[in-house]
Amino acid sequence: MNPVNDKLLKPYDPKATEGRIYKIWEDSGLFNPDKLPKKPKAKSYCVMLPPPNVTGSLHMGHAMNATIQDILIRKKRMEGYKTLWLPGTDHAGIATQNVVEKQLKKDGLTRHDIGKEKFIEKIWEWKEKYGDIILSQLKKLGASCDWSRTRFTMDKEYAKAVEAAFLHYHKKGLIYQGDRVVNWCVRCQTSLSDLELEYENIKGKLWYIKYPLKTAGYIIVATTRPETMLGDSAVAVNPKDKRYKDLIGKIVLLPIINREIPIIADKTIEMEFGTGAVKVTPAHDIADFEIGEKHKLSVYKVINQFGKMDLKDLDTKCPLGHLVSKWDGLKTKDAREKIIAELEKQNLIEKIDDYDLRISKCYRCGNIIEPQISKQWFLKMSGLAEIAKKAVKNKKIKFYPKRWEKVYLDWLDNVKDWCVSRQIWWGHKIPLEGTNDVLDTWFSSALWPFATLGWPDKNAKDLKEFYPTQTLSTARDIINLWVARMIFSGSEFTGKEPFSEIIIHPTILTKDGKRMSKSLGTGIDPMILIASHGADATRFGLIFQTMGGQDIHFSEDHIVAGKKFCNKIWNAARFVLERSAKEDINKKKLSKQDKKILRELDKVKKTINKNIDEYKFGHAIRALHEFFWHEFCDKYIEYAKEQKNKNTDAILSRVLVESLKLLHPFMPFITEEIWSFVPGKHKIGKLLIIEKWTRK
RNA sequence: GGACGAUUAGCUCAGUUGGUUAGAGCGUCUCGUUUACACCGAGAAGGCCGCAGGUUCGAAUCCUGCAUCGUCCACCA
Repeated sequence: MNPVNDKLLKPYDPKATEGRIYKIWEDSGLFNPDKLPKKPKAKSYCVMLPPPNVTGSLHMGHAMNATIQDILIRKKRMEGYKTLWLPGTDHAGIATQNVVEKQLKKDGLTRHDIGKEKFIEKIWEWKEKYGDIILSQLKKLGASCDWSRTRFTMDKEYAKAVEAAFLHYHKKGLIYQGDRVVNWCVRCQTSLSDLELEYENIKGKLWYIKYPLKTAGYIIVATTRPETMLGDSAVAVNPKDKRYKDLIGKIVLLPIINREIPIIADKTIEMEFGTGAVKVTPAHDIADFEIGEKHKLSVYKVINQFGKMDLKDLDTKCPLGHLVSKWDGLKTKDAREKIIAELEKQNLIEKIDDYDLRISKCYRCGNIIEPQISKQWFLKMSGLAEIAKKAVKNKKIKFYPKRWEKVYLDWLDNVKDWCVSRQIWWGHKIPLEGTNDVLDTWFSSALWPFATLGWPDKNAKDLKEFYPTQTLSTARDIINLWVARMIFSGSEFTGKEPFSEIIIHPTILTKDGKRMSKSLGTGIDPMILIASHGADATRFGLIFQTMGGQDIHFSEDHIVAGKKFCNKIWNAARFVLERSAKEDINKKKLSKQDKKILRELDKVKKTINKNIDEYKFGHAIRALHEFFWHEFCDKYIEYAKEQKNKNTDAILSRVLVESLKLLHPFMPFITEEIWSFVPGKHKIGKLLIIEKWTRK
């Protein structure tokens, strides 16, 4: 028995290996580009980790995304690039605030009870305690990030960048304040952008209500929200609608309170919906607000920021307003009942239909959105959107797979001004006098690729060295929320696109195609997979399924296959190292089988390089698996058992060494561990992590 | 209402510009404990490649239509 072999116990045990190896890497400092072996002409290669929320824990999507980035970084590091994979976390405004609010609630407190200052203090405490959990999970996965450069979107330096960015826009005249109807969460007490909404289909009703004309007769409008009718400013019809042609310009008396409102024509009205006549409530509906602006309608706010009826002013504003003052302060749901009852009493309900409608909900707390008119800060988007579109149209930035370009461009084609203010407490304060608002979390995330490298200091060392970055890998649901905004921000502030290639990785679903969700109990915790099969096996299984398609119906079977593969690699290594060759391959004495395995090795090298370059990770790992298991183990090693000569041993060593290098980006722990047993003559340094990668 | 994607073995999926008997992993079955590995080896079964047309000497692959499932977008109130 070879003494080396005594240490390579069977089977492979990831638990005894991974923690130890990770520590060796960290101690070596090689995750830090400044500590890599100096190479005079080394190019830089930089990947920015999409900063996970401090509230988060690692889910399957993170695990896959991190593995993809780690593969890229590890390969480039071995190729001699000066590689930086910069990690960090996002302060995640609303999400984090909500988590800490929930914690307070356990003690029977709200954030208002303890006040703003104290509350923010609490959040910082929470962040210090739990905020880095997700980063430590990434370490378990093997992520080779430069932890010495870890950033947080609210650390001091980052705050400077955010302020500089906002003031830049402001100075340029792109920031303005306006009263607009925004998506308002009555629980979080803040505005939300369209991208921060979730939708739910519910069974509702469609009420057909008679609005009496001032002269005689009536017009019937259909609505799903009768409680907003007290705020109506008009009834709108399509100008092409023959049914109502003669009524345009006439006055109707708003039921119950008798406010006089006009019938107007607007081409956005669908003739097919309901009766073709629609009530217009500018204060509580985004579309109605726009119609209201166009037609210069009055705005009557009848629901307050807490989602309760606000009817105090109505008695001064309309003839019978005093009749509804008794409903002031009611929840909208209760007000609806009162209003319907009153309308029925007055015989103004034509009919009630069942109706499937879609309601908007807050993406963080799930409460129903109550559109509200309020004063907000906006960033003008038209010019910035053009910049973002150009970057992709001019091929400065490419999407993989390409089809996501359309999603991106379509959104930018129709983008509205960005409401950047939020009324929560946790976030970057808007750097202007007289505002207590904070910025949308995504305003700061948009600066990630350069704010983390030292911007706004244009001479910052890291910024000069690593910006623009190369590859961004992320999930498809933040293409608009985040990616688009990074692109125009990067171009606006640095004059350069922040990255050149974007990988949109597949979404991981359950085996039967359902969304993985913690609350539904359909999620799988990657940490559990790592604990039971090992990080390498988990990475293998994930990447094995990453074929570039749209969704992955996740199957743990592939992780199990990864575990078996680890064992295969381990045992093949035991066999080869036992016969470890002392001499080089004699090329003149190659048998048919020798030639074949060397040919296959060259072939698989080319395939792996090509596949990784094209971001076809699943194809790469499948090719490696096929080569190592079937070509090398099943055929060549079996053949070698019969051929006890030095040349065969030399070839065994050569193929093992090359395979370990090729496998390393995908399965870093086991390959590094085996590497420590490989005789020195095959090595440049000690660690596989910086061993020379060969393309041919 | 638009857009995009998917549909291939029991399950999860490959199949590059159309070219012999359509592949992998897992599962199933048979045989095998020869000192790398039973987390293994040898072998086998199992597919009208969603449906219907079309182009072609030839189609899982290209075209048209349909069906089913999924995702995203949209101010049908």
